[in-house]
Amino acid sequence: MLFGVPREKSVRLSDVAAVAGVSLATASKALNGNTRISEATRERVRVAAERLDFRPDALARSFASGRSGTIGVLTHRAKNTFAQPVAMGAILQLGAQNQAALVYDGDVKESKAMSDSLRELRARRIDGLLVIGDGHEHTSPSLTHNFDVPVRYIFTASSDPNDVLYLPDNREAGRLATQHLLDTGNTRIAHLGGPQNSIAAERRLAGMTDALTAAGLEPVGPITRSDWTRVCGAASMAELLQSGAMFDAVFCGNDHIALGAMETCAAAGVRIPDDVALVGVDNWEGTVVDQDGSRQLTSVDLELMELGRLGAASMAAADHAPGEHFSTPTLAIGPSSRV
Amino acid sequence: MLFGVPREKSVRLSDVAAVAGVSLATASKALNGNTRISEATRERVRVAAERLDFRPDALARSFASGRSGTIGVLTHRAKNTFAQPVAMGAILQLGAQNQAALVYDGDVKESKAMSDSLRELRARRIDGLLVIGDGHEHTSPSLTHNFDVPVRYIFTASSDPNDVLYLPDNREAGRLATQHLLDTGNTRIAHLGGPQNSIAAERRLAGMTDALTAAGLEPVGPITRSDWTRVCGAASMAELLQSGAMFDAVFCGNDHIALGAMETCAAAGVRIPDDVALVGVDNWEGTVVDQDGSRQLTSVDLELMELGRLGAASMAAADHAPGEHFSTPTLAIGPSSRV
DNA sequence: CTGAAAGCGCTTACAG
DNA sequence: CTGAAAGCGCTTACAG
Repeated sequence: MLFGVPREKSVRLSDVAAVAGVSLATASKALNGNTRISEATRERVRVAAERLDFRPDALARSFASGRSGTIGVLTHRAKNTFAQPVAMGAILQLGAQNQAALVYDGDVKESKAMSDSLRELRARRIDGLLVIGDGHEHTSPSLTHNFDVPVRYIFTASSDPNDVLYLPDNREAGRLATQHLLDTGNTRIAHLGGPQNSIAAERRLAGMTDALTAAGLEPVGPITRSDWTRVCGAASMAELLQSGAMFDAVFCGNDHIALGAMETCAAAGVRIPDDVALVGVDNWEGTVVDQDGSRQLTSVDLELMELGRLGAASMAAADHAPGEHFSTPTLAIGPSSRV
Repeated sequence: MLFGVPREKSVRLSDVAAVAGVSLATASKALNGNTRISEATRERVRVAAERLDFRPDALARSFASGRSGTIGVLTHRAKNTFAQPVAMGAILQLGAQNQAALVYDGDVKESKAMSDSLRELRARRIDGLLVIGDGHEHTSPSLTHNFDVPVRYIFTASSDPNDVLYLPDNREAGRLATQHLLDTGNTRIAHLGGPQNSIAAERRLAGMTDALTAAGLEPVGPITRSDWTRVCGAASMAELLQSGAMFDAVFCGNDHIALGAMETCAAAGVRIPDDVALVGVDNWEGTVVDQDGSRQLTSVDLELMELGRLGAASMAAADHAPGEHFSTPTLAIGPSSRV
């Protein structure tokens, strides 16, 4: 009984009402604070509740009010590297709001299973729905009109432009990375980009351009394209070196590309950060931190847990603005850039 | 309305009863299957329910039955590298069982906050409790006696030997790694161990001994100790080489140690796996997979997601055996061992 | 095997 | 501002 939680039958609201000398209805209103109740009465009820250590039975309350205290969570592939922290952040935030999470993992596009899940969620009378994808390239079918409770789309696009989306701020990530390079004295900045058709890659580049433009500059050298891998990053850097462009820094589309670039630089005798400064994106522990625990790269963190957290928190707040909302990226400075 | 979920007011059990021509009570029993009901009646009710697409209101059901369909989850530090997949596995399994998860993250030892969380969980009338830690070295205070619903301890020890624990099978991990080395033709196997006082390290070594003993062998060379880092792993390997022991394989306490050992081998001109085969433990993506996506190490996977899944599933099953239960480690073969 | 009735513990119009 | 009463939609003894 370490935490002293008593196991006796719990106090009911009627007990509180009796002690406070008011009716059940009044006690309920006093505690829930919404209706007009004299401050004196309210206080009397509060004191009684406190003294009896009253905790309203959540089941009864839910049944009577129609609010379940449960949020439905539809994850696309919650196990995925990037989706997992987003989902975790959301679920932890729900807990902090005293909301339970009913999580169905699956392919949001398999309409059979999906349809079943939706039925179950309605039967559960969820207070809200979180649709969590595994990146901005992923589009979820809009479920908003299937529910009369708030629906949020996190780490995914949706098929309906009026939906409320929570996404990592890739543009700001690009801006932040580039601004850091500018702030540390670089003026000739190149870019090793992600895939041509990737929204994330486009936005990171757009953010870079934002920062450069504000400084009256332009990207240096060819904007290379690659999938997000180290091997391609190495090739991209080789291409950049070969182009003959003069540059003192490179904003890399992600950390893998940056690591590939480092390899090419090492082979070419280009010193980092003395000759060329490098910044990546993702700040993924396994990628960016060496096995001895030392950081090997400056990287922008998209704050994915925070992203999930924000999306979940937005159900409680009355923030219904449609469109895109962002978590704020942060900069993690390592030895690949000057200070 | 992509998934065709109707928004009209839902069918109640009384509607089903009316259609089936039975009483409300009979309809309830027929659907819930527990009481003695004639098969004919049961079928009639089923058909009616099916036809009306009846879904019982979970809130009413909970209120009437006292079962919330919600499981409390107390995580120690759910963000931690190893704790996260365990928690995620558990939560996904709960969802698959149609159980919501009310997750409170915090320090299980801060009795103030803990006491609050426990109150809330009781008020919620949870059907069970999952206490999730961040490793076997972590001990949770036993909460079992604070609840009259099942409590499971996952990825943590507990202060009460009668509790039900779900843990990674470190001993089997050691056995599996060693057996793999034996199976691929090695006979002189050394060990680079984790910290002296670590339960995980002890058990991995015990498992190694199991396998060797079964083969009529003994560990070769000094059993080195280190924290789990790459730097220490490198030092341990140096110590092993210097000892003059003749060995053809090394079971490393974890992947970091194995990677450190690889460095030392490379520097000493020892070829892997030709001269020495290496196996690690953890199979952590960021550690064991190179940034180009290629695996660089043979490693035992402790199956942490599966661990969480098993713990959560055990609430549904009537498996109340006290003591330790395990997830089964698997072997992921890479280029550091022969095939 | 079946049904009438009580009851789970709150919230919420409604009347005063 | 306060209270009596209905009601949320099921489940579960209990009686038949």
